[in-house]
Formats: sequence, structure tokens, C-alpha cells
Amino acid sequence: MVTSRDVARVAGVSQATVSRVLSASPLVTDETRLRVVAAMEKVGYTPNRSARAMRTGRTGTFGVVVSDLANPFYPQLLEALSRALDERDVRMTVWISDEGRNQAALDAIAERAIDGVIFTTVGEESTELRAAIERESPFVLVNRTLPMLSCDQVSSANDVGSAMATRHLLEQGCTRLAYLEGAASSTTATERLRGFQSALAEVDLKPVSVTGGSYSYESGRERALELFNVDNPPDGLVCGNDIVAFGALDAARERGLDVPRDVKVIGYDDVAMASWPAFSLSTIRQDADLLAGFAVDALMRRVATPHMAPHRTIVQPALVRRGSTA
Amino acid sequence: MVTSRDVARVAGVSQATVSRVLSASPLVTDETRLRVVAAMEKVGYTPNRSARAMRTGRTGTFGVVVSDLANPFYPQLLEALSRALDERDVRMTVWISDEGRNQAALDAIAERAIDGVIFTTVGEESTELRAAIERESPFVLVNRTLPMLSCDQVSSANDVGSAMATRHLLEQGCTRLAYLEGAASSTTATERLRGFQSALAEVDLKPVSVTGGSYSYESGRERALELFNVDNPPDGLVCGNDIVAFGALDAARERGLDVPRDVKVIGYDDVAMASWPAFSLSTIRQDADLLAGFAVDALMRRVATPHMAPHRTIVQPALVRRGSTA
DNA sequence: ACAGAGGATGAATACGTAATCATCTCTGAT
DNA sequence: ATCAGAGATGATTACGTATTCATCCTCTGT
Repeated sequence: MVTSRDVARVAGVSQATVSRVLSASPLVTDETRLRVVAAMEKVGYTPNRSARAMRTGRTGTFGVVVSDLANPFYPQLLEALSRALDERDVRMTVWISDEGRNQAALDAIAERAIDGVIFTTVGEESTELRAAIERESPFVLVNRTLPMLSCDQVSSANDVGSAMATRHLLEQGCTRLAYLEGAASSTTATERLRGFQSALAEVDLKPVSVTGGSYSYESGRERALELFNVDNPPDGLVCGNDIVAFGALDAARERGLDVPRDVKVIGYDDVAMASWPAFSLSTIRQDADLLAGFAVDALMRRVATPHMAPHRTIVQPALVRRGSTA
Repeated sequence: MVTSRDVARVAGVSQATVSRVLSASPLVTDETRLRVVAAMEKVGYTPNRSARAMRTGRTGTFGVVVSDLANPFYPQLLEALSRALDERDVRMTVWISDEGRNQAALDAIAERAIDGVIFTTVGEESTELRAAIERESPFVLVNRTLPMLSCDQVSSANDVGSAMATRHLLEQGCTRLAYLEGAASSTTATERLRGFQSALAEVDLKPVSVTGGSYSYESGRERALELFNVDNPPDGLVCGNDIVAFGALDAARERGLDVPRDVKVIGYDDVAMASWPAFSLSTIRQDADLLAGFAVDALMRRVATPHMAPHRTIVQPALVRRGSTA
């Protein structure tokens, strides 16, 4: 392995000077800087991140915990986070799992393997997060909110978005609306449900049905099939997310219902598939790049200033009109 | 920060003994081991990975480079890799991008930020990989093969799988087969095309059409629409992967063609969506967990034994019959 | 011309761990 | 009873970098 000492020897300077060149210190003559850079080139030097990490206490790596890659929104968000981190020259260590990897990522902070972590999913119960706050482990929630938890959070205005979706269906003439909630344990689900209910309350309407389930295709399909079985079925379905909506669309197709004539369907997220002609799903767009950028910035600030007061960032969603409602 | 020295002081032993306990050395009495473990517990000790990495030269982290998360097969593969690495107590640093992040991951090896890297996508041109071999940077190709490159590779038998798909359509009575190739730059695409051609040659048939494109929904849809425009359109479509097949299915739907009566469609990968009733796509299953497990094992061996002769592992795919061909 | 300031560099050290080497104790065989 | 050898532990060092402290040199203002 070629070290900064080797570079120093070749350049005829001390190791300290090489280090100064690496950190772009102004205390180095242009002339020696050039000599050092040339020496680095010549000996093929690459700084050792492990050594640097030990010395500085910073690894230049953030953790990202993501669950349920089966929902295309998460790959999309992961990609956005990758881009955002890349732009800031930070590496990304990822934990994927249905549940319980939160602790693994927090342990990695304690082990000094990463500088902080971005959680894209957390349940209501968050004992380990409270402990992390105590311990001052830097972390940020993105896409999920826990109002009672005093930490940095970045999310989209789920209630606003869901209300937009609901009003859109009302404007399109729907009168019998059903809500297909996502996983009850997730905060996005409850927020979106609240938006639906408040939009209905504005016009003094009651929902035909509100069902709980999971954020999955199967869950959406099964619940929609149930809904279409009753006498006076709903003419509009507001879905917890796009995947649930895809299931609902297929259920309508199976029942021989025409979308949007017989029943209108709207989702949430605007995943890439929503624009496929097979679905042409109206939905609420969440700007993953925006969420990711805010999350990364928040975490960088948190790492730099541990005692900063927690900050909450809320991104506004947007309605995307497609064939499923028009 | 609490260090192994703190533990040593509390336990009344030397730092060396604490280190020995950490590495489960047999040279420690059960009695002192217990005392040390108790001290760790008491002071809340966590080993510092950065320091350990500097000392041992191993980070306990592998890199994974993945492109095109829009194709659900990759999230699936990424999740499988995450599982495989997790089981072996190795962390996973991820680079996501259309292209060109290969170099970033290889740089991370040079910087001692990771021990090795798993590439899930590589193009034919691989100058940087040749350089990596020269430099003895440990890496493994999974899901892509480069026969001319002397490195560890894990892939499924794409030609075999594609031939299986083709024979299946022939058995189902198709006589006018078209092939919708994936990205010509990818080795999987050319291998799968070869399997298609050889299966047709077995029965002395010529393809109606072979078109190049990308591994995307749009590419599949557009090419299928073209195919359905001619006088005597194909009655079977063999697609480069499932996403292309989804596009083809939607094209058929748009044209009012019944699947599988008018045209049969088969994909490749068996992503989760393929089993959705909306598609019910027959396809060739690749066992992502198997690929991931082999890839991780190969990389661990490569890291442990740099001069080991390169090894190639090939996993057999399996036919999955669904509605699109029956 | 000289003192003092500040700019540029080198020497030395610390980060936390694993591993080597040295030391000591105890057991068992002669 | 003595000694060899193994087992258990402690002292010390090295990993590669960033940073502090010390040193030297040059330039400026009087």
C-alpha cells in the first residue's frame, strides 16, 4: 500500500504537507502543491478512508434504511437518495428489510461505520429511535413522520395530497367514495386517511367505505373486489398508494367495470408504472428528488451540529390527472 | 467515546485481553472473559469499526453497483444481496446509476472504504474492469457475463432459459415467433437472443422478426405495436425481459388482440408483477437469492484468496407458466 | 538595519484496535 | 525436586492520517 509518507518522500516534503495538500489548506505554496500532486500521480496514491475516518471521526458514509422494495416508490426514493448523496460526495450504506433493521443501522452509528442514517420507514412504536435521540445518534426520517418524536423529519404533506385526490374525484362527479387505506401501522396511511376524511367533510359527505389493509397489490385488489360486490358500489376509489390502486384497477377490470366511466380510481406517489397505458393512473406526485435532497441536507446539518433544534420539512404534493379519473 | 482501554481499566485487565475477548481468542480464561464482557456491558462499549478497519485492512463492507432500478428485477436482486450479505455479517454500500458508477465503486476499493464489489450490470466495454484485475481489486459479476474477462462471474443460463421460453411457445402451437431483444449492449440480451435462435433452429423455423431496443416498458410496447401492424403478425412474442413483455401485453390490449388466443407472450426474470392478474405473464424465473448467495460467497473467497483462479457459476432458470401463454 | 509578524514547513503525536513479543505461572514428566 | 513447556496475560508497537506545536524564513515598517 502506498501511503502519504511515500508521497512525501518522493516530493521531498513532510507527510504533514501532503496532508495539507489533501485538505486544500491555504498554507501551502503553489510550487510545493504542484510537486506534491505530481508525486501523488507518480506513485499512484489514494488516501486511505479507514485511517482518515479514525483520525477525523467521520466516515463520509450515511446509512439508508428502506423496507419493501416491492413498492416501486422505494426504489425511486432510494435512487433519489443515491443521487443526492453522490452530489455531496457521501457514500451510501443500505439496509433493506421488512422490519427491524433500524437497530442494525443505529448500531452502525455506534460502531462508527457510518455518520448518520436516513430512515424511509418507521412504525409508530419507536423505542430504539428514542434511545438514539438520547445517545445523540444523528438520524432523519424521510417519508414518514412521528409528531411526538423530537427529530429531523422530511415528508410530503400527505393530508394535503390526499385531500387533493379526494376533491379531484368529487369534481369529476363522484358521490360514493371509498378509501383503501395502506398499512395502518404507517404514519403516511393515517395522514392520508385524514386528508380524505376532511375533504369529504368539507362537502358534508360520508365515505361509502374505509378499509384497512397493506400497501400491496393483493390488498388493493381484494378489497376492491369486495367493494364491487355490494348493491350500490362506490363510484370513486381513493387509494393509499399507487400499488393499492393498481390492484383496484385490476379488480375493476376483472368485474368488467369500465374505468373511469363506472368507477374512478386515484393513487398516491406517482410511480413510473402509473403512466403506463395499462393503468394510466391519476395520482398524487411526490417529488422523490426533493425529499431526498432535503433529507440529506438535514442529516448533514445534524451531523455537523448535533445540538441544533430538530427541524421539520414538508414538501407539497401535486395532482397528476390521467385516464383513471377522466 | 468509550474504548477498549476503558473496558480494560474497569475489568482490571490489559487492552490486549479485551481485544482477545472480542476476537473470541481461546487464550482467555472463562473467568476473565466474563469479567471483560461484564465490563463492556457496564461501560456500554462498542468496537470502533474504523479503527479495526485500519488495523486489519478489512472493512467488513462490500459494494454493490446496480443500474436501472426501474426494472423491478434489480430491486429484487438488491434485496437478495442485502439478505445474503446480512447473513454473513457484511455491510452493503450501494451505487445506483445508469452507467459509470463502476469506477466510483472501484475507487472505493482503492480507498479501502470497501473490501470488494459486486457488479450487477456491466457493458461489453470494460476497460476499468481490466485495470481492476491488474490491480487485484476484488470484484464479482452477477447477472452479467463477460466471457473474455478473467474474473469471478455468477449468472443464470440465459441461453438455456430463453430456449425454454421459445420451446414453450412452440409447444403451445405458435409458428410465427418474434423476438424483442433487450439492450444490445448487455450480455444477457445477446445470450437470450442466442437461446431463442437455437431453439428455433432445432425445428427449422425462422423468426418473423428480431428487434433491438432497451429493457423498458416503452420499448416493448412500441415494438409490439409495430409488429401488430403488419399483415401476418406474429402469434408469439419472446421478450428480453418481463418489463418488455409488459409493454408488449399492453400493446396487444390496445390493438384489441386477445392474449393468449391471438398472440402469446413470454418474458424473462419472473418479477413480482408478472403474477398480477393484469398481466399473468408466463416467464423464466431467475432465482435471485441463489444468484446473490453465490455472488457473495465468490467475493468473500476472492477477498480471502486474491490469487485464486477465477470461477464461473451458472444457475439454471425455470419456466413459469401463466395466462399469457395458456 | 533591525525587530516583529506572519507565512510555510517539519517534527511529533493521537486516534482505537489487533498482533507481536515478552513475562509469568502452573502443570506434568523425569 | 527440577525443568521444560504450555497456557494466560501484559507491555508495546504499527496501521495511515490529521492536527498541534515548534521552527525557520521572508517581508515590512520604522
